[in-house]
Order: sequence, then C-alpha cells, then structure tokens
Amino acid sequence: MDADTPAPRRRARRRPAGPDRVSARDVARHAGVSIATVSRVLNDSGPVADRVRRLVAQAIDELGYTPNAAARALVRSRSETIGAVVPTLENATFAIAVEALQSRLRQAGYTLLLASSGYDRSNESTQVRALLARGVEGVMVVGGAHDPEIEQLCAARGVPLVQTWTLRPDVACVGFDNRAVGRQLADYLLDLGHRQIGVVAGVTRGNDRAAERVAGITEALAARGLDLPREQLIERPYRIAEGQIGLRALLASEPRPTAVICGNDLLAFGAMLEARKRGIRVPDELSIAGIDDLEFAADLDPPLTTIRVPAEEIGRRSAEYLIDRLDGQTVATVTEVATSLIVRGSTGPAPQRGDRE
Amino acid sequence: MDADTPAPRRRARRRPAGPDRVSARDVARHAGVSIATVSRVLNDSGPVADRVRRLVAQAIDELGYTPNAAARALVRSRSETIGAVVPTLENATFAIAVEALQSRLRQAGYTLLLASSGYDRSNESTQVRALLARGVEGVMVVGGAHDPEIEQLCAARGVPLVQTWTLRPDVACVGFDNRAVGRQLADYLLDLGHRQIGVVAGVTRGNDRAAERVAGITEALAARGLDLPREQLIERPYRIAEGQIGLRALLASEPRPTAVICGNDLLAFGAMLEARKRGIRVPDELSIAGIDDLEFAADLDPPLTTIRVPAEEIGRRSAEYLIDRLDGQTVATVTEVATSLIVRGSTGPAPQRGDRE
DNA sequence: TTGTAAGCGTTATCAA
DNA sequence: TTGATAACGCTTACAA
Repeated sequence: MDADTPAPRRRARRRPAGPDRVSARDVARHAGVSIATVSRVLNDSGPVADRVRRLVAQAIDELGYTPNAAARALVRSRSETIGAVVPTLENATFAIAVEALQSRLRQAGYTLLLASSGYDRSNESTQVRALLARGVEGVMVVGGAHDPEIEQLCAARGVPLVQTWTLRPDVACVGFDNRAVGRQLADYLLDLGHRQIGVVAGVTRGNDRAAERVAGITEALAARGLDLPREQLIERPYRIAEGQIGLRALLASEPRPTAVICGNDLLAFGAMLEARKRGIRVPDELSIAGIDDLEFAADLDPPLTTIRVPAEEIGRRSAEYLIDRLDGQTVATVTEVATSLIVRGSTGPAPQRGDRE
Repeated sequence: MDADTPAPRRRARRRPAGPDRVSARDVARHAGVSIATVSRVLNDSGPVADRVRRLVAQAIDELGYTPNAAARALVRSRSETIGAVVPTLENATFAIAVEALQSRLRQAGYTLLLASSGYDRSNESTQVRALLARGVEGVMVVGGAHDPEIEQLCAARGVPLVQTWTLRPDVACVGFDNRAVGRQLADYLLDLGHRQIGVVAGVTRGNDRAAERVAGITEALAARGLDLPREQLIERPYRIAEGQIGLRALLASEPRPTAVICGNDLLAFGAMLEARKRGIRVPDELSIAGIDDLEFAADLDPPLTTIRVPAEEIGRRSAEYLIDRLDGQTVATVTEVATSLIVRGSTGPAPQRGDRE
C-alpha cells in the first residue's frame, strides 16, 4: 500500500460547485450592517445592540450562512481539530477507544481527524505528519515507541501529543504497564502450578505493547528460575485464525505447555478453538488466557480468563488530556488506567503429572 | 450526552505555542527568492529553474517548513478532507468499513474527519452539519433514511454525499438491499421446512437497515401465507448480551419458533449462547442465523449461518465514489455490493413434529 | 523563468 | 455600539 504518495488529482475545480458560497459579507449586506458586526454576533465578541443582533441572526438564517472554517482557522491559527493514529480499527479495542475519543472531543467542539498505521512505524510517522500538516492542535497515538520524528514534530509546533496504551514517565500518556500485565498473567499461572508456559504473542516488531507483555512474562518466569525458550514463544498477528496457528505451533514443541498466555483475546479465542478441535480439555489439560476482555470473552466456552483493559476510558481520558492542555490548564501528564485480572473458566491448576492421557 | 453544544473554551491563545510557525515568506527569504516561487516548487505549478528549485527545497528542509493547510484551503476553497458519520465504531462491521474508507482516501490525498451518531438520527444530522462547517468536500453516512436536512445541506453546497449499507435508486449509494437479505434468510429457512420463525432484530427506530431486514422477512413469510406475529419479533440493540435476552423472549412465546433470524451476528451469537444455556440443541431443535459474517462467525459452535456483508468493500468503494466525483468524473451513483448466504452448521431442517422432547 | 500583487473569508484593532 | 481596515498564509493571474 502506498499510502504515502497521494496520487495527483485529475482536474482541480476552483470552487466547490453549487450556489456560490455565502460569506459574512453577504450576511452583512443582507442585514445592513458591517461585516465586523456579523463576526461579533457570530462569536459573541464585543457588544451588539439587541435589535441588530436579531437582524443579523435572521440574515444568517435566511441565507443559510455557515462561517468558513478555513478562514477562521487561518486568522485564529486554531483549527479546533485533533488527530489520532491507531494501528487498526479492526481491533475492537482501538475502535472502542476511538469512539470514546471522538465523542469526548466533539463535546468540547473539536473534530477528530483519524488515520491508521497498520502497525507500521514508518507509516504511523507519515500519518502523523499528514495530520500535522492539516493543522491538528493535538495528536493521539497508540504505544510509546515511535519514529522519534513524531515527538519532535509535535514538540516543534507545540502540539500536545498523548501516547496511549502505555505508561512512560517522560511523556504525556494514558495507559497501563504492559509489562506488569504480562507479569501478572504469568504469575497467576505460575501460582496455579504451571511450569510449562507457552506464549502466543502479537507481532512484537513495531509494537512495543506486545513486546512489553512478552517481557513481563519472561520476567515473571525468570523470577522463579524458569525461562521462556524460543519454541514456546510464537508471534502472530492479532486475529482469531492466527491464534489457532499459534497454538498448533506450541503443541508441536516439547515439553508441551500446560498453559498458554495469548497476546490478546483474539489470539486466545483462536487458541481455544484449536484446543477444542484437538480434543484438548480447557482448562483441565491446558489453561488459556488472553488480554483485553473483549465483549465475547465472557461468553466463550469455557469463559476466557483475561486482563480487562478499559479501552473506552483510555480514549476518553486522552481526549480530556488534550482538551485541558489546549485550554491552557496544567494537567497530569501520566494517567494510569486500571487493568485487572479477570479469572474465568479457561484457566485452572496445572495438571498433575500423569493427569494427562 | 449533549454532543450538540460544545462547551466554551476557557482561555483562547492567539497562536499555538512553540517557535513561531515558519511560513512561505520565511522560506522565500531564506532561499533568496519570491514567495510565488516557493509556491511554485511546492505545488509544481509553473516553471522553476532547476537551480532555484533545489535552493527552495533546501530552504524548506532546513526550516522544516510545512504549508499551512488552512491558508491553502481558504484560497483554493478545497479542504481535501472527507467526513464520515457511522452509527458506532463498536460494531466491527462499521469499524472495518471506516478503516478501508480512510485508507483509500489517504491514498488520494484526502484526510478523514470521523464522527459517530449512536444510531440517533438527530445526532447524525448534527454531526454532518459540524463536518460540513469544517469544510469537508464529501460526506459518507450509513443508511438511506436520515433527517432530510442532510441531503439538503450537502446539495446546497455541492458536496457529494454517499449513503452506505443501503441501495436507493435516487441517490448515490454503496450497499445492498437489506430487504432482500431478510427475504433470503427467511426463504432459506422456509425451504428447510420451518414454519415458526422468530426474529431478534436490531432496534428499527432510526435504523432503516434493521427495519428493511425485518420487512424482507415479513414479505417472505407473507409470500407463503404466513405472518410474523408481534410476539415473534423482538427488537434489541446490537450486542451479544441482547441476543440472549431476545431469544429468551422468543422462547417464552407460543408456538415456540423452530428457527430464529437475528438482525446481525452479535445478536445471533447471543441467541446461540442462550440456546446452549437452556440445553436447546442447535440446529436440531432450533436454527439460528445472523447477518454480517463477522470474523468469529465461522468459529462459533456450531458455526453460524449468516449473510456475508463486504464491509471493507463498502468502505473502499465509498471512498472511490467520492474521490472520483471530486475529480470531476462522472461515476455510477448506485453501487451494489454482493452479499451472500453462508450456510453453516447453526441452521438445519425444521424438526419434525414430535422430534422435540 | 521570476516577481508583484490581488484576493480567499475571517477576526480583531482602532477610531468614530 | 458600530464600521473601516489590517492581518492570517497561501495561490495565481499578470507583468517583467
């Protein structure tokens, strides 16, 4: 995909078709006042006689006038626009966050410019640059590891940037500690007696959240003197079908894991499907856990043990951070949202030696 | 939610913080040329000596110049911006479409402004108005029934509007015949011998797609001399848990349906959960069908019979329609995308009298 | 091949 | 309480 090189337009019309756009000048003429007065009633800046105000309002109505946002943005140097770049909307967790982000932004009068990166760092950078060129006043991105250019560009223009799904002390962010999440999941399974733990992670290249989750798992294992051998760590894109592939690969390894941590719920769903297909009883023979707590997680059979990630809250709080910053308020730069381990039926004690078969 | 009344900003700064934005004038000065020349190399309009071109390019680089989109939009009266309003991104089918829409738009140099309506017609209208005020050059909405204001506003400005997930001969649209889809599903089940067909529809108020689907089902039944009694038609929001509620309601009615058509796959998933919970065998005792063919549909147990809706294609083609229109091309206004019945394991022949129990 | 200058539609300053 | 008018940063005739 060459999202980078916009194709040239074939024919450039000078003005949008339709009846020539009505401007403030038209309104002014129609109401028999000056254009300055029109502006004043429009923005409620400066005094206007009630009678005049009514006149202008009526003219605006009759002419169906809408102020030109570009002109306003130009003179005020404020676009009232916020940009967001997410990896993909196909992952429900990001879709939910974007939904909340947009909704909160609109309440404050901002419009959302949306782009997606496809989990590609250089593409992400391109998208941010495009948004900045469009004059966005704030930017939201997912994750804490990016092309350094992103932070630079935003900083250079004084455009606040909020990084989500991550926690970094040095930048504005709304998220959680992915490493801790990985650790928590691993510790939980270790406490259940599992010693052979496999991982179906997301693709870690260009995805610091996925990488951190793996790191957390590794840490927890190390703390108990265990390690995560290469064959026990499979990386797959975040899709159900990939979870199946991932589990298949893990099952081929020796010793066979008694528990599998998946990078998110989609992978976990796939893993559960594969286990069922192979007649492997979950959780008796194999425990499976995910991350996100998507809508369906509680409804799988057995219900999926997972880490709840408050996507809606992340989106909403990101919006609030940007809104407040643009409002000139000083706000906490680091916002941690609470995740929590939701224990359901897909995980259980490690099978005793001999339990199996 | 009062998304309609943006709260007033607390403090309005004059210019965005940071080092005063570098303008074309700065670049011109730096390169020792006129501002017109800068514009020429920037847009590749008009002749520029190679040497000068290099000079300017270098200056642009050194100064980190980015053209001001608002100024450009103002003078060209083109914002290179497209607006979309979907019911919600929480429904994967819309998320996928938006993803495709955005990606295709960017390729053509457009940026996507996104808003959501929450399935509320007046809110949808508000969002469209906001987008129009932002100067979008094209608009995408979901469905074919809206506040009439929407079509008027777009028409008045000559802004192309594409309506999706629907087929209307009189307007630009990319979609399919929801009524036909409902009919097809009902006919399929009728052909299997079902005579007691229940429906868990989406909420039809303000949702013409949901309403059309129900209408199609009703039609198919009528064609065989059957009707759809009130108690056999349940409307619930598009969520898994609501599907459970819906099926519960249907099961309480007499005679109990042998087949249930759900407004989308989420409702169908819920219905299947409820059936399982009650020990009702699917499809032996009860057939269940959905619409959308979401990622998980094939992986349910039993796999879900559904209608495949090409959401990605709808998004992409909507983008292409708008791009071509804005390019001055004459394009087909009505684009039908193919849906297809995917028969899987969740539906089967109607149980013979006495089969049950 | 280059530069000058007239807008584009607003907002905001300053007089009146 | 109102009206001229100068920006805002850019594109684009038109001149040179």
